[in-house]
Amino acid sequence: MNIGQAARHSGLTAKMIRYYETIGLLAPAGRGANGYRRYGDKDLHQLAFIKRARDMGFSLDEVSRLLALWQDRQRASADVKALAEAHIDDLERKIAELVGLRDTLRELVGHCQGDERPDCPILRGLESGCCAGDHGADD
Amino acid sequence: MNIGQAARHSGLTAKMIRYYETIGLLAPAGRGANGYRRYGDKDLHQLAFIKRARDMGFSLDEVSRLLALWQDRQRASADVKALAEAHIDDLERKIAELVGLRDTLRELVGHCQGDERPDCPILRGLESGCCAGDHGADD
DNA sequence: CATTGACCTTGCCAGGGTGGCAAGGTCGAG
DNA sequence: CTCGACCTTGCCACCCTGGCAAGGTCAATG
Repeated sequence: MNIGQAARHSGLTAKMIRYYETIGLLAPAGRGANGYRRYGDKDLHQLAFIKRARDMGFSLDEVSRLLALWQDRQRASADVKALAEAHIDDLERKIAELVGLRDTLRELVGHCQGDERPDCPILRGLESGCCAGDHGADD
Repeated sequence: MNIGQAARHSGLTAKMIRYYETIGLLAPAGRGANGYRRYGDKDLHQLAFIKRARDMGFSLDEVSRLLALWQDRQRASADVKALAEAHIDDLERKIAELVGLRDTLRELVGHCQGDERPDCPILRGLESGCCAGDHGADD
């Protein structure tokens, strides 16, 4: 199976697969006589794993560690759990940050008439920082 | 006032200010006889505006439009409001996506013993996609 | 057999937004 | 004069993906 088929089966793109290979996330694929990369069932399985891990929001670095654990038959599930929990914490932080931003912005928007006149509390808020208090949203 | 002072006053870095100038977000600053950029009160005001808009999560492109509206005395507040509301929608989408990821992950983590044994529902979930259903979290 | 079109290969450039580092000019104080 | 702090420009890095180019390969047509 060539890279195009592997891509369609896994949901990744050929570009991503090649990239993952160059950065060492994937072991170099076997090559046919023509130089094309060849993928077998085991490879497809791994690509699908990566795709799902990416869809769950894990960074490539985290995916790399997940892959290592996945392939380690001696792994402790606690290690996987720790990785996942750390990621959940990341997500929580980001969510809290975005919610803070949204609420601040909603507050400003709620005070704005939204008509054809130039007066606008949103701009005033950005100007003076009066309404946009500290919600710790400094990335 | 040189760029360093302007940076400290606005909360931006000198690097950012120069970058904003190169991409046209800021008009080229005036220069002293030595070639150093010079910033006045009006410039500081603008830099602070940008800083706050960035802190609110607006992209540089959105900041650019906000700046234009800010400086347009004929603006309609409706335009500002529309921009802000679009940004709120963006935030809502991102929040929903992250919450979906978090919940899926929490579900998996909740089933994982987290001990020294290798058996791990998290990895099984990533392997087969059994627990990570469609929560529309495909960016 | 020749051509076509789909596929593969590698490599480079782009983005957004910031940090880092280099090599040089300039200022003010010791 | 010298030293350190500051300024200047320019390039490279990150993360991850897309796009485009120039070329090789394959299978199926005419």
